[in-house]
Amino acid sequence: MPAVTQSLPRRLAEMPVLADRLRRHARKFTGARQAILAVLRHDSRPMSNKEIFARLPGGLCDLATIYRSLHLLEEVGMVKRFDLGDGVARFALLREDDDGHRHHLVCTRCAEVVEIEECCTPEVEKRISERSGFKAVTHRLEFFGICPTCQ
Amino acid sequence: MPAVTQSLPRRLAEMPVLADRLRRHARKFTGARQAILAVLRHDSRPMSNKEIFARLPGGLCDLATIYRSLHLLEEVGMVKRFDLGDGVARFALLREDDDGHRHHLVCTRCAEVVEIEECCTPEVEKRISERSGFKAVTHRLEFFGICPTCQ
DNA sequence: GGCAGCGATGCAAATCGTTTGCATTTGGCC
DNA sequence: GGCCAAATGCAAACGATTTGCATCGCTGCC
Repeated sequence: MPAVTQSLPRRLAEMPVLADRLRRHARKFTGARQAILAVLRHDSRPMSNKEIFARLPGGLCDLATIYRSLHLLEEVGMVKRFDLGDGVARFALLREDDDGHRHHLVCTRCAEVVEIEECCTPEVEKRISERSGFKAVTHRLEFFGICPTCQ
Repeated sequence: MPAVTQSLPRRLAEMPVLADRLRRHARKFTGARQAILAVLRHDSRPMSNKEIFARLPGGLCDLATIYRSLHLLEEVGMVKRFDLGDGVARFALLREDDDGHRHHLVCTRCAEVVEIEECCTPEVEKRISERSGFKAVTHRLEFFGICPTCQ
């Protein structure tokens, strides 16, 4: 792995931390994964495999590698998968202490994604669990609407 | 259209109503659609195209026809599409006065689906709309867990 | 009741996101 | 420096869904 020098932009400064998180799981910090993680930390908006692929320096790696890497990163808890209802998986970087539970507001015209701070359902989960007998109840909640630009 | 006789099971008695709803939209009440609607009214659990196909009397119609029919039925508001997060669309019949807004509890092991009566978000939608500037805000909320049988 | 016309259907091929088999390369550790 | 599991590229496979096209069958109309 190339040493991360002082001269790199600040946003790359945390790369060694990410490398460690990978190595802790006996996984390699390869060029492809470096690049993918760099793209993901560039902005926190959930991104699809193709979007990530498109932002990678030309042909740095195969699309299949991105799919495989994101699976792995999801497994070790470094990214979270979001399903915004259009049949495409999206991923966002997860801080180490982050359970990734959050919701989004998606524009049904332009697909802009805004993160929402509210989550009204923790106690509802408990009630549902009690009434239904289901265990380990979680939920997925996403909002849809038309953003100011598209109105 | 073959006349619906008295001797048919009670659950078919409403078929003429469904036929009317279709015709009101200048759509035909074909054999395939009759069969699909019959399957859907048999139980209210959201069903995938393939599940519906499998329940149809052998080879009554093509799978493509089911896809096309469900699109149509969705358009005219006779069925509602559900996305339970496994990449397969499911559909359930909608009563005429029903906006179809409901949520489900899905077993992540066996895919059993239970309908949930709660919806905690109407006022949250309003708040989100006000803060974000988005219009026509709706939401999708599904719960996941492990059902008693699978535990 | 019969007919024209548009909507519906069957079939096969195309699409799209995603996964996988396999041969080859490479990062990490001694 | 060298080993070995892990990672990658490439192409083919996959599953859900869609579509082009020729044919068929409801429906409204006479």
